[in-house]
Amino acid sequence: MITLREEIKNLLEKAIYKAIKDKKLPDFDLSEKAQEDFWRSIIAEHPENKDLGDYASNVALRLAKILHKPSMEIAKVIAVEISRVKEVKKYFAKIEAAEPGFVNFYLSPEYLRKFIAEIIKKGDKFGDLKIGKGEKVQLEFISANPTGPLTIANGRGGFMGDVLRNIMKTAGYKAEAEYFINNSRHSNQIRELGKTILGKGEMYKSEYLSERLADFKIKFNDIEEAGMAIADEIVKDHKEKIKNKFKIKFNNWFSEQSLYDNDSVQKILLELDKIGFTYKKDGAVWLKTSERGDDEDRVLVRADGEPTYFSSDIAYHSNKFKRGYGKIINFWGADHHGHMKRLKIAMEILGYDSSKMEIIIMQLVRLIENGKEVKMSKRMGQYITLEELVDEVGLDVARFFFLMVSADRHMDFDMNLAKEKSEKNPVYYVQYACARINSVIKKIKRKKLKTVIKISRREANENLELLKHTTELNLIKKLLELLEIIEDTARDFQVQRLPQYAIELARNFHDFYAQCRVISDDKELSAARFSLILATQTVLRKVLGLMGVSAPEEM
RNA sequence: GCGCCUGUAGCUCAAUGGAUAGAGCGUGAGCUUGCGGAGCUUAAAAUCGAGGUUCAAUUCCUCGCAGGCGCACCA
Repeated sequence: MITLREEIKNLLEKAIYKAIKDKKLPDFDLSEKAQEDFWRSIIAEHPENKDLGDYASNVALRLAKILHKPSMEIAKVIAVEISRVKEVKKYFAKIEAAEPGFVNFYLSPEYLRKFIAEIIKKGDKFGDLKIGKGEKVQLEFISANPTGPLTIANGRGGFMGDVLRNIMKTAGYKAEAEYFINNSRHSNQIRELGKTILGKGEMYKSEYLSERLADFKIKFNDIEEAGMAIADEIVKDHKEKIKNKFKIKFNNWFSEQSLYDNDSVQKILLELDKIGFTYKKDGAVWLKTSERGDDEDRVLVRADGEPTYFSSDIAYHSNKFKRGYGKIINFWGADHHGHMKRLKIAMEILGYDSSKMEIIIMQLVRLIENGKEVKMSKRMGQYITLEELVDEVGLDVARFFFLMVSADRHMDFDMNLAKEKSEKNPVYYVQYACARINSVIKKIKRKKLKTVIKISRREANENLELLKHTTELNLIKKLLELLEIIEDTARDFQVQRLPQYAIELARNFHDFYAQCRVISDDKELSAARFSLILATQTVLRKVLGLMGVSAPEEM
């Protein structure tokens, strides 16, 4: 399924070359590369002002310099020329030039109406694209340290990762979610965890840890064994919450320790040594990352003989590359950003294409209540856990709120608004649209308005022509936009587009609902509007489904 | 000190280099003998500052100012 934006670009290209051939526009001479860049810079977007059309293209503005002609003149020629292309009538009622040189496209109502039947027919498959072409992509997220409860920062990455995986799948990628379990017995954190348990340290002392510990009858003598056993227990707890409480799906759980058990780490260290990128200093083994632009070299093996986290991360990521993913997407907290450069350098040293690796850095989250930051948890005496937050505001709200904000922005989670179970809360605003639609559908079915249902099922759907109210057409346009939302998000990973879109869609629906009655004496019109709300329901469910937010039938 | 991220309406956030910068909350004014008023309409209200690139800058570049994060033989 090709989006209309792409179609517009194709039509523009066709029209422009035709115009050049007919000498209505001067010819231009660009290298193949320059032409490619040129077409990439051409956009077909939705103008903010609806009077300016449904799509607008900047093509004439871009051509002005190349053709040495005023952009408005070019726009006029293109508008005339493109209107003559045969397929154009299928989509547009009008195409015209506008100052300072935009080409504006107005969708035809017929084209819009046809989509209603298509949406209903496709059902939850509507929105599925093929742009991924089945390419394998991997997303790794959360990967929390098994030393304490899952945090709200884990939640931000977890929900974003989960949703991006859904989107990549819908866009036609073969997307897998993986969780990296930080359970290496060689790590300091496992030792510190063991020490904490045995009362020989208190780095990870917490209410949470005491709770896990209560389940253990045996006494540990060995620090490492104690650390490993409790880490396992914590991982189990994380897994269970992730699956059942936060509804985040993973395809694989990858154990860090397994990289030691099968000698992957040792092999990587040997390989790096063989390439000549390591050296010994002060009893430690170093990787010459500074030769590839890092500020300094990094330690691979500590003086005590234990490999660092950097080593196992190199082993882990080269393992990912060997599995043949076209894209390797990682969600990391802002406190890890320093690690990004050296990991990419290490991958390059090993000969992998580090541009396939996308690391999304998430800035920190603060909880704000009554204008103040809430830091302390009532129960745990430490930071508020993700579980507490979800218990407090509900999963739908938690997911929606985390998704609303772009990853690279510091996020203030508004507890007051989140806890507001009313029209004030944007989540309920969207869900209310679902409930309203469901209520009307139920009413139509209960009243046995069989004629309405029957008419709405007609293949020809000539009754859809009755949909001509502005709010009806605007709603259809918004339904269509889902395809672009999915396409864009699969390309740039900006998942905040989804909640934004869901709000806009709900708004268009509520607007329609306030203006147009679905059930009326006019059976034909009722049937047409019935089709429209069925299509709206499909799209609402789809977008909420992608976000992992429920679409309630009643509230 | 160095590196990364961020400064948009009173608050929380949007805005693939485009035309009049959008939402929600809050504030003001309205709308219903009918499908769920948890709705709709409407008003006031914003790009941190100074330069630069561009036909066009919230967006790109430089320099300030402010906030967050990082700068381990921790993970």
